[in-house]
Formats: sequence, C-alpha cells, structure tokens
Amino acid sequence: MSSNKDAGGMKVVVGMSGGVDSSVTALLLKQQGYQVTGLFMKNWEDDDDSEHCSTRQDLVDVASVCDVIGIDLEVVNFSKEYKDRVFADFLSEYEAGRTPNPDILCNSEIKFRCFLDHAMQLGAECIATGHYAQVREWRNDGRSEYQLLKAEDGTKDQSYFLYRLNQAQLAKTLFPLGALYKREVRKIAAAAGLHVADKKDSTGICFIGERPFREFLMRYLPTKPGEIRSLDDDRVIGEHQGLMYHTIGQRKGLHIGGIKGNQDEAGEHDAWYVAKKDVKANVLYAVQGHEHPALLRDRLIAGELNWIADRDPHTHWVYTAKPRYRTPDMPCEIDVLADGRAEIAFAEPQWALTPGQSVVVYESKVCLGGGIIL
RNA sequence: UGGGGCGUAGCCAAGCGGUAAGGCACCGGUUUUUGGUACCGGCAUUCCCAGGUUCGAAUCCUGGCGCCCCAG
Repeated sequence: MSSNKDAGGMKVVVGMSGGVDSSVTALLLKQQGYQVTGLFMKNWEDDDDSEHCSTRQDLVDVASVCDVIGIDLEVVNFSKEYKDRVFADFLSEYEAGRTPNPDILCNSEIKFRCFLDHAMQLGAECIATGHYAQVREWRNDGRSEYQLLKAEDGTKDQSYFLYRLNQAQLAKTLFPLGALYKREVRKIAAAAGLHVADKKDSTGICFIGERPFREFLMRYLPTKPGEIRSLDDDRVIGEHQGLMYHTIGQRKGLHIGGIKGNQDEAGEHDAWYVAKKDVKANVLYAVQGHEHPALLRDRLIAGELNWIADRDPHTHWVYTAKPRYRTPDMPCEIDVLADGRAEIAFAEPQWALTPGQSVVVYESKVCLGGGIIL
C-alpha cells in the first residue's frame, strides 16, 4: 500500500463483503486515522431459491462490523453493470468454448471502476479492498509509477486477479492487508471483537457465490449433446451434454467408466481428462491418464494484453508467469507480437493450458500484467 | 441347439470351497475469491435364475435363461 500517503482525515471508501478480510481492512484504516466509509455492493439479483443466497447474511455481518468499528455504511447495487460488463462476457466466452475467469473482469470493471467512480462521487480520495496484494508508488525522474506487488503472504496472494488494473486505478487504491498474513488478520479481527473473525473464507464466483456450477450454467446455456471421442484413436467413448460444461483438464463429469482393452490385466483404469474441444463439430476429445502428453504444452498465445506500467515487457527476458490461479510461478520468456498478442514460452511444459483463462506475468514480486490465453 | 467360452456393483475386472480385491464412474468432504486439478472418505449381506452337494459355495453338480466365438 502507499503508506507514504498522509492518513490525516483522508476520506477512503472500503468495499466490504461481510468477510474477515474486508472487515479488518476497514478497521485498520480507521485506526490509522482515515475517514472511513464502508460500502456494501450487491451485484447479483438472486432469481434463485434462497439456498445459495448468503448475501443477506453478509449484509447483516457488514452492518454489525461497521457498528463495532464505528463507521458509516452505504449499500449500492451494480447488478446492471455486472450483468452487462462481466456476466455477458462470461456467457459468450463459455458459448465460444472457452473458460473465462469472471472475477478478473469483475475487478477491472466493477470493483475498480463502478465502485471506484462511485466512491469518488462520494468525495473520497481513494478506495480500499481486502485483497491480498500491494501497491507501491515508484518515483523516477519526477514521474511516479504505480506497481502492483504480490502479497507478503504468498499463500494468499491475489495479485493474479488484479492484473487488468491500470495506473489510474492503482493510484487510488489501498490494500491494507498486503503486508499481513491471514492468521494475523483473523487475530486482529478477534482482538477487535469482530464476530466475523472465524468466518469461513468465501469461494465461488464473486457476488454470485458457491453453487453447483454446471447446474448454474445450464440455466443460461441450454444443453447441446454431442460425442466424446478418444483423442488417440478417435473412438467414440461417451456423450457430453454441451461443450461449455467441460474445460480442458477436467476429469469430473465425463461418465466414462471401464472400457475393454483400455485396462491392465487386473482391469485397472486411468481416469479420463478433457484434452480438446472441437466447437464446430461439437465433439469433446478426452485422453486417458493425468500424465498424457496431450495435456502438456510449453507455450501459449495470449491476447487482450494489459501491462500495468503501460509498456511491453522485454523480449527474451526471463520472467515468471502463472497460466492459472494458484499454480506456482513458472519461468518463461515473452515475445510481444505485432498484432497485440504475445507468445509466452515456459521453461517447463504446463498442464492443461486453458483458453479463456488468464496468464499473469511477474518480475519477482512485481505483477507486470498479462493476458487471456487463446 | 455340433463344438468351445462366458455371465461378479453403472462400466472394466480379481477371486476358482472358507465366508466379495482393485480401477473407472458416481456421491460426500478438504483445498480454493473463476472454471478445473489434487487430496480424503463413501459406494455389492452379495456374485444371471432355480434346485442340489457340503459344517461352509461366487467358486463343485444339475436344469433353465442370456451373451460370445468356431463350425455349419
């Protein structure tokens, strides 16, 4: 975070979800002397049964936390914007056979755009969220540049989800948890008497929440049955209900059991994994065994690039990159191509590189940006 | 209907007289601010059916039924 900013009375709006992280974020800023307002976003209208709707409880939690900390709470609804700028893309990507990461778009389009703009209208000078990441202002020749850094707690680092942010957005952002470890955050919450101290971390798509994913998709993308074939011999080995319900490297949901001739003497089988989608022919290609070579590739092309510093990375320079969230950084070289795309070559083959997912590039602790795998 | 082989959970499959391995699939959980992966756990009182032999059978015998192969 930009700790050199003077906290004296500075007005900051904190995005609060009802979890420990954003609660402690607000608490810390308040303690540091900021003038803090909590803002709860409701960005998804539940047309669902209430089974998966935890936002009601989340709002109750936020209100309680704000009360304890002693800050004002506001509620906004960006459902329309979320639907138009995040969810529409999410659906069209799935329809095109890719596997998008909606939370990345949600950050660049909602949290750090709609929310940021709204905070500015409220007279705030900056916003803060409970992300585990850091922003550093880098001064050089009288110019300043904002860098996005990994969190101190490497196991919780969320810079991956923030790689599409730009200078203007980072300039107005604080990540007070960036230097803390998760266990410390929970301890702080407990010490301050925040009842969310032990609340379970939330998962699932941001604002939509955890729910049976395939069923959820089916509500928007109708089934379209087709063949499942073995990539190796082109044999038909099953049927799928729609390519969009599967992703590269996926094992669950293929319903492929034992096949005569594909087992050892004792009848033991390796599991099958999705290796390729032929959208045009509506055929899903699968491969047997986690270590199958078809699941490994050492290079990829990425599009829709975003470089946080507004300049391309060096060609033939060794960086590291994550081809999906929560995989270790892998050494790689980047070749920025003429058409706004980039080729990334990894030192080691990567497992199940998936179109639609994001590759995020790092130079040590600094997140340089990234793009979407084509 | 001459000869041979086989019928074990949704699929593949061990067992060949001593009281149902294993894998895949599926389900549940853990991990996780996407999807996925990985990990852990669950999953046949019963072996095509009906009789019989035996202290005891999925395993032996008899008769059905159903598949497959070679002959015709």
